[in-house]
Amino acid sequence: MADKPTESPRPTDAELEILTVLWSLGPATVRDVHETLNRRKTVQESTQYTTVLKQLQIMAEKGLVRRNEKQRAHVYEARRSREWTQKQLAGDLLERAFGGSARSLVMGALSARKASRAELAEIRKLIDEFEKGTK
Amino acid sequence: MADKPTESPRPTDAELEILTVLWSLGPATVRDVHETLNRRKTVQESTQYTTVLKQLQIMAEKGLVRRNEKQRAHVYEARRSREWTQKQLAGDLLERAFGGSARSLVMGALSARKASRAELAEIRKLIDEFEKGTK
DNA sequence: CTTGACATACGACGACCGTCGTAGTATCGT
DNA sequence: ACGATACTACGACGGTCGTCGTATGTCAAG
Repeated sequence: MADKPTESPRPTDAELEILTVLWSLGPATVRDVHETLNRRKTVQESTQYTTVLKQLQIMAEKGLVRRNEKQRAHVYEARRSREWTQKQLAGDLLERAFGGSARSLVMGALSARKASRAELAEIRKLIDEFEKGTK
Repeated sequence: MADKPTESPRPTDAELEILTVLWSLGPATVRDVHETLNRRKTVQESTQYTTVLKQLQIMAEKGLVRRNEKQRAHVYEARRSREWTQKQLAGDLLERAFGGSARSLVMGALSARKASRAELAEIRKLIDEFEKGTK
């Protein structure tokens, strides 16, 4: 009873990559994840089946994914939604690298990747939404 | 001649913490960094002098900091500016966790930390600036 | 009943991370 | 001149990360 079941550690790089696959596939077997993962990569950086398996086993221990063993091929599912995790990661980076300044983070994001005009418009809309919430 | 001197690897958590100190202090000795670092921490998580020293030595090897050995107490300085590094980190997270969608990252940042009304206004201003650049 | 295809489990390994202790060396104050 | 003080260098250690090979189990087709 050390850690609450509500906590999830920050996923590592490789773990995040797997989570991304799970978010887009929904509940999936190791095989599914492995194939999808390697389809997104060059031959050089492709990973072995057992590597993905081990990774998912560890992620289950950490509570990053849930495992359903009803089938012979176990079915894995991300425990936290993409949005929830994104919020964690953004908040984490915000504190660690931007001194909590949301303005700086937005600045960094925009300068890192020239957003299109349409995207800027969407973001502005987003801010309007938030301002309502802060009223 | 393997890696260009212009490249800097993504700093680890501890390294980023040290960089934060260097950015606020400017060029500084190990002692300066160590003291500033521990003043920001509880007693529990305070670090030893030699830990900071070793850390800085490694960071120098990696090219994250520059070292001036003219004085007996070497003077360290961040090789990349705070803004440059923030841009890298934001861009990195943007790709790894947000599929390159700046909109999603802004969403994450804002929902992670309720920004004040004033902050929202500043961010909106920032977006206006950027829109000009995209014209 | 055997064999091949397909699963999971798990140990091991090299790399890195953060941490510290210890040794060695220069400098200063008295 | 010499002991205390202030530095740097460096090896080592326990932990995590990502990777894989191998052992083992299950099941269906022939």
